Amino acid sequence: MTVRVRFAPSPTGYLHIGSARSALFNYLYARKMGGKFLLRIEDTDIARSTEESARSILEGLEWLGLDHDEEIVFQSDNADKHREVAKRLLSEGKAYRDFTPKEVPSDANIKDAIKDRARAGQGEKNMRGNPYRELSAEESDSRAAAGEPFAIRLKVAEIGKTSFEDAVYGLQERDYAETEDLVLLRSDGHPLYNLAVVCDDIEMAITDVIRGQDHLTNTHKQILIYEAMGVTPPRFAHLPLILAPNKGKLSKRKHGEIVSMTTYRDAGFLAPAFRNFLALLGWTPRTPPAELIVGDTEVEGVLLADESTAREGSEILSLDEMIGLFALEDIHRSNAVFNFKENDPRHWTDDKALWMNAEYIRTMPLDELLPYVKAELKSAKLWRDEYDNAGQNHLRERVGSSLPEHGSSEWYERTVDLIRQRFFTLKDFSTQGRAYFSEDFDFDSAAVEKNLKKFPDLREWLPELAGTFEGIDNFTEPAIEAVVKAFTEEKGTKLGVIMNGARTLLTGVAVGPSMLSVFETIGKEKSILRLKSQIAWN
RNA sequence: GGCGCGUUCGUCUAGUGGUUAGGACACAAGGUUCUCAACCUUGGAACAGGAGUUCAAUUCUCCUACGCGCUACCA
Repeated sequence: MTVRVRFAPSPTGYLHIGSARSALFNYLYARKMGGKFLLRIEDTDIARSTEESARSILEGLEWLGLDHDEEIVFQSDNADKHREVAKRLLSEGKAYRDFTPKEVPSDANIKDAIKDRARAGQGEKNMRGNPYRELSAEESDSRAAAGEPFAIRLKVAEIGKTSFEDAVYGLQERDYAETEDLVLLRSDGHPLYNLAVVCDDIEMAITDVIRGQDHLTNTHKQILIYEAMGVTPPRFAHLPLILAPNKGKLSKRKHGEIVSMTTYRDAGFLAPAFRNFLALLGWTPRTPPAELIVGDTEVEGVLLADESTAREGSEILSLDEMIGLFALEDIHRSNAVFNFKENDPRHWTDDKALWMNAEYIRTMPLDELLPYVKAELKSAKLWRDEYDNAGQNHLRERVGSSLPEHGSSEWYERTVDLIRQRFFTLKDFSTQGRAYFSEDFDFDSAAVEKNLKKFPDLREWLPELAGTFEGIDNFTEPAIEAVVKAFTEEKGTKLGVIMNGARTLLTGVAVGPSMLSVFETIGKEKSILRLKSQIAWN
């Protein structure tokens, strides 16, 4: 039987980081098994569901590259079927009508209400104590016919237990005595979550349910429903939760945007990088490609395999690699902390995610990065159509020292390649790297202080250096280097003073690539202009 | 309260009845005859506690503590 899994979010907010990981694991499993990855929007809570959040969830999934198969199922479309099932179970005597008047939920603090009630009924609560459980069919029917409102509850057997083999947590058992006669259908005819999920999973022919560990107890309830319906339950795999730094729940209310997938997209994360990070939160591939180690070869004494092949242990995994390595058995059982520091711009989200994003930016094939940078520059209004090489088909790796024309597509690609080395997010291309694409950039005051004002002579020297640049015909690194070195000697100062001063004037910031390549990249004309400019000094 | 699940460096984690308990991120130090958040090198940093089994326990068993989840006519 081919594997069919589903991701089933309820549209009550944006895509939560934990949900995103559930989706990812479902996706990986489906692709690994050659199965289908389906999507179902659980919008049965009319009060809280919004179309907007459904859209935002879809957007998040799309951003992560988790494309689904088949049509999206909207749970609310199936409400009639759910009701029918409830009625069928009722007629088969597997469920019963509960005429207890509906309690008005003190919706302010429903969680507290639950806790209070639980504490109050401290002793052993009788889950089979519902007075309507054993009501005769005749009386039940006539009261219903008389128009008395009722909920439909599943009639859980007195003795026994539910059990299932969880792919992650192993054998799970729960005594019936721990499970209430759960409500299937509300007194207003509204089907409830557990019923809806079971019906839809059956309808969609789901073979494996992969979801958060917070559903562990629901699973027992759902198995009861499967059994009542006479359907074999699917396999289950529960995932550990993702926690906040204080090991508490990672909630949108408390932690805000940090838990939303759109935050990462908007902050300049690369989807492949974030996906990679997410996958490793709660999963480790079993022994990464060790077989890649070739040549066990001798060379007497030296038994080390060739280091260059020792890719083993790398945490950078492409989607295909993840799919290839994925196995439910390798998912962890303990929760993982998503680490971040509020109010710390350098550690605003998990350090490892940030590092991974930087790693992707500087190591991924340039061709793959370019479109992302283009989008970023566009949204920052820094994009110029000349950067696009679409259809031009020029030689990227041009031999020789002749420089691409400033502003050309070739120049653009070289520039991106140069500056990406120390960027963390796509945003950096339009902020830190702004000076490469625009004349309108800011000067970092700390950089000005440290590299310019500390050496007042630079106010004269740098424009003077600009003058010497005029004489360079072939404005390339070797030529520039010779000129700058000579200039430095003439002034009897250190190279660093000149270079860092120039860096500040040319780029506005204190960090960046080698200054020679910066000169070359910015180009002769602009370099001269910027060196002569006095605005940074004020 | 009940039921369930969990516990290896700050974080993500590897691992085994006998290991110098490994890696990654972060952090620190040094290097890189121009900076740096990049790169290179080095360093500090963990088996929650207690009993038991065993020649030997981080690993197996039990207990405790702590954390998390669920406990709704929400999903």
